[in-house]
Amino acid sequence: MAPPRPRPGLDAERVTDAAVAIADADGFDALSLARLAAELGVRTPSLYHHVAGLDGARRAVALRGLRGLGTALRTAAVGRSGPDAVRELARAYRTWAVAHPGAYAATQRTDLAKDDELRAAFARAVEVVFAVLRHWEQDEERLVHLVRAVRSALHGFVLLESGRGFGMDASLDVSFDLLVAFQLAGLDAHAAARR
Amino acid sequence: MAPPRPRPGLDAERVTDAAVAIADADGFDALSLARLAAELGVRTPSLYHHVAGLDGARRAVALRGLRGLGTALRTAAVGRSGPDAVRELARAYRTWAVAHPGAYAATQRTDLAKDDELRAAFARAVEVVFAVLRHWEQDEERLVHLVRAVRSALHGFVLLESGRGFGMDASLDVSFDLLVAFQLAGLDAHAAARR
DNA sequence: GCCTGCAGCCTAATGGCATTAGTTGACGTT
DNA sequence: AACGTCAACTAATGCCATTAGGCTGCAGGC
Repeated sequence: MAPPRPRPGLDAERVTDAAVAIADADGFDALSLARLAAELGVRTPSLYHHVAGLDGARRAVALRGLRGLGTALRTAAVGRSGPDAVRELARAYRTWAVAHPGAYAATQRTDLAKDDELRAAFARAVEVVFAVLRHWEQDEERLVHLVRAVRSALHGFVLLESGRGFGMDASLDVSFDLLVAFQLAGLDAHAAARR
Repeated sequence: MAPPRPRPGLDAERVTDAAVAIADADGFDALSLARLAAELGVRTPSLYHHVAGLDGARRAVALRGLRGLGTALRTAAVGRSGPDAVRELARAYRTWAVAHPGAYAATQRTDLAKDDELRAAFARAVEVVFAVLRHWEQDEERLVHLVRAVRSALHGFVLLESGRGFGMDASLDVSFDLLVAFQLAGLDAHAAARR
């Protein structure tokens, strides 16, 4: 009786694709199962066969985010070192985060603790920063602090940029270049002081 | 018939107090009208006499946040200049944001556009950073970029700190001191290059 | 070629939350 | 004493997430 609806043929991957698209387009908070189901031409409960509810969808987006960012950073840093590596790393970080604001937001809004897969993806991304900054500091103990400083700057910038947190309309590119220069100045000063 | 409940005697301020308390304690996402009403010993619809729904409550928290942060920064910077002012500003920023994670999150999660009161409070807070950094750059056009770099670093750090975004358990105080040193090195390098 | 299982989607039902409309009762004013 | 105001209420609606259980059509065994 009912018209034989075409079977969408979903799987976890296609659901995640759609979830990432929604989050990137309209913000992480716009991701709901209702919206996701509508976008996929399916009823809400059907999604439970592919992801573990709303939390599962969010987690999937976060995992995509961490992996995508990690890959972008790795690609940018390979074959480079020193200031050149930092500049390319920073550029890749910003480019990726601004292109995927929803997935990027997901990485900060989901709890990494108690989820080995998420933590592994996170570690894989941060590792790149460690590797690049070892050029200025070989002691792992102290290196942690350099990594935190650089990560904070990058993280803060992309968040402010994609959240329209910067009031003025001066060039964001110029600002970002200056921010990178600040990091390099800080790194050099740190290395010089430790001599 | 019904037991004569004591009249709570609410007003916008007391509702905002409770909203800030909830957001600071359990995160910005934990703020709901249901929770707020329960905390105040009142039914949900009654809140509409004091705040404009959930969005209104969120906005009130954001406004508190911007004003509180602005005041903290102003207090820290008064009577200081140069590196000393930057250090105190940074310390105050971090201290305030970590003490009020919910209100701080509110400031980034609510839209400032189309809300003059929020924008004014925001401007009042950022003004302090402008004033302090003018020590290194007098041209307002270029100053914007310095302010953005420093804001990004501070913003990123406090977000990572209160969101447990730093994996390792090395001292956060040491990391933050280093981050501030990076900013000072960047500022000095910038001023030197512009000579 | 039939039947049997299961994978994939469905409908129905529950409960939480936000929101609006309309009601009640205490209090100060006249 | 009557009145109006105002703060809180109850009732009702609608959206969303979640769970339980039912239908269907394709795969593999007989």
